[in-house]
Amino acid sequence: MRPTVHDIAAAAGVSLATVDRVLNQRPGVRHVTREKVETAIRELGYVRDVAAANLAKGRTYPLVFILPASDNSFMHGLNAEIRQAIVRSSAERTDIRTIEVPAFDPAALVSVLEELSREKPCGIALVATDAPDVRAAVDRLVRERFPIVTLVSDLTGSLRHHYAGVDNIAAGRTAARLLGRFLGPRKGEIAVLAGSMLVRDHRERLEGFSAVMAAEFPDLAILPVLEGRDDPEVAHRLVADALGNAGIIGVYSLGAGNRGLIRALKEKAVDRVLTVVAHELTAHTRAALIDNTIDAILNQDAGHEVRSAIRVLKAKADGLAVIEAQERIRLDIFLKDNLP
Amino acid sequence: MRPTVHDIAAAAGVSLATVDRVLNQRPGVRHVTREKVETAIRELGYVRDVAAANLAKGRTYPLVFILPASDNSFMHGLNAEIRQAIVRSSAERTDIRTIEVPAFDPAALVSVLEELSREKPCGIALVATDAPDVRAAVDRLVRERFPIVTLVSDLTGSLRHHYAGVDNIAAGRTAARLLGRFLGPRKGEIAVLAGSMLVRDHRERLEGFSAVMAAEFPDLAILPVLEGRDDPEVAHRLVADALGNAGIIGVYSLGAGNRGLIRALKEKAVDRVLTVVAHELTAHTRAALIDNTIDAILNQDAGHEVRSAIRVLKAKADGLAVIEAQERIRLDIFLKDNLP
DNA sequence: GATTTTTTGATTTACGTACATCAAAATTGG
DNA sequence: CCAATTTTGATGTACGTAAATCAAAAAATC
Repeated sequence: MRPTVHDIAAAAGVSLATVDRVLNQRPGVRHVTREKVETAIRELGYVRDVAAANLAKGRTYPLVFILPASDNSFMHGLNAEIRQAIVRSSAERTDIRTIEVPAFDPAALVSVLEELSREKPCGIALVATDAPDVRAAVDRLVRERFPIVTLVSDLTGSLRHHYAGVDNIAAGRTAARLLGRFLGPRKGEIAVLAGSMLVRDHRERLEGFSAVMAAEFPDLAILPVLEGRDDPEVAHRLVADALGNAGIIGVYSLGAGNRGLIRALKEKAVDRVLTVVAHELTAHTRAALIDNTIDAILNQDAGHEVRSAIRVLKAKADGLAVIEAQERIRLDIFLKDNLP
Repeated sequence: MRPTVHDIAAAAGVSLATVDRVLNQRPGVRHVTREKVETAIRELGYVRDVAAANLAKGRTYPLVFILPASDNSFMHGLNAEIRQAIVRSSAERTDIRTIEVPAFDPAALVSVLEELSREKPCGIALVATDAPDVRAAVDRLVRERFPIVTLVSDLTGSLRHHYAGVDNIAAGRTAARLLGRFLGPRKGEIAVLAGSMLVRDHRERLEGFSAVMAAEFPDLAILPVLEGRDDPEVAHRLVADALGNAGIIGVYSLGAGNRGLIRALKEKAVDRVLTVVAHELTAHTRAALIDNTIDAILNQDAGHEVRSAIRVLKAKADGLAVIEAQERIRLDIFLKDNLP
């Protein structure tokens, strides 16, 4: 049986009340006494029974998710997963609220973060916009002891406790190798469709993609990036235009708006063999993978990201360790054969 | 606030004791009264606070993992993950025991299962050997209300509650497509190295692999399967021999013993360009992926499988729902760019 | 050494559930 | 209608922790 507070009290030769004072850092304990208790805790290997403690405290975990107001399938999926988590709230003792902020607007994000500092949630998950102000605001909150995890898009160099998202440089590199290997010895040009080069994850995917292409597939030339702003209509126009170039033999779509991409491919590339790698598994990309319009899909599982963020925030709020391997968000590679 | 037993008692117009009798299916409640209580439970949406209940009961979850005594890196990894889970036992209220049985020995497995029926663990996870006797034994335990999940290797057609492992047919299909696409228009022969065709997962991988190869890559011919018995030495000899055949341009290793495969490749294929897809990420296959001896690794994450099995068994023991998407074990595809 | 202040102990209630006991009420059988 | 039986209620204790109160003891101050 694991030791309880009673065991510590006995071992340290103090009363329950004193143990409680130490455990919950309440004042009125002499230094020597505190040390006696801490020694007993260490020696008996006591760990607080979180379930019992939460029951006694009537504790809930008020969590805030800050999301950009972007209208694309990935963000819709993310929202849906958060709603699922809200459904599970009562069983998990969480109390989840989402805040929408304008996309790509560091100032708006910063002001929300500053408000939260007053509201005192016990954890914050945010889809970070990469800007110095945001980094500063996050660091400030971390110093005020708020658990913070970045979601989907990281804030490198900040003090955030954890990042629940994929390694986008690795994703770009993987896309490059898939395209390069699928194309084999062929020479030609590769079109890259992104949402916006202002978004960190897209920049990183491109960075990884370009690096591997340059180093390992010199016969493939990357064309200037098409910025489709994650909008299917824009993406459609850009890709349709680009496909006028007969030298294009491959496409890497690293952002959203794949509906437009797929439409353009079906209209313009019926007679050509294009190799296409795209991001994010949606109903559209799935269908395109199955009908061979797309050759591979790279995906991050929004459900895993949300559940992981919640687990990590709760653990940090309780000062507990997380299982690192469990919280690593994997880059899923889907071919038509291993679709879920 | 979520409703408590008190709320139900009040709503149903009965006493706490009666609610308790209903909730814990104790005798001595008239049919009409039981229905009143059940209605109140439904209407208030009451769900038992599992944490509080476990605290009151002093409940632990005695779980048994039945593993084959196979000496390969995957099974070692699986064992290590179970040991990790045992370390977390006290926090998770689990009490995990592993039983080793001789590999590929249905009778031994059956006799262990029969013993367990007397021991009354609250859940059983087993790496199934695919045999009618095993299926019958599992079905019997399920009928006796033991939660049972298969791990790594499934027992299709049985009544097991859940399978914590990858879809091996999909894995084989995926391997075929990767090999086929990587090889492009080349014609040639593919060597397949398996552990044993007596193991269901290996059979299924081969089945998926052959299907896709036949249907979509007619220029690639699959050579007769080499059975390396998951032994590096045997694998080494078989592959070294096979590589005498100059027509081989690709290798699919669907079992263990990859250390021998890699050694053979490095000795015999220095002058040739072979495309190789292997299963299971280990220190050896990882190194081989990085130095380009292997082109892609398919993997199942043993840690996820173990944690998932535990979550599912606990949920079944409590009669709770599981989050399906969370418990789906994914086939990881690793290229050298997305290694963890 | 007396007084004030700080530290510690003892005790109680609570969280939501499980489980046991005993008495009271309702139902059933004859 | 009475007795036997079944059903229900009332109540208490327990699980491991949190949090509060008040008294007692110890330490610090003058």
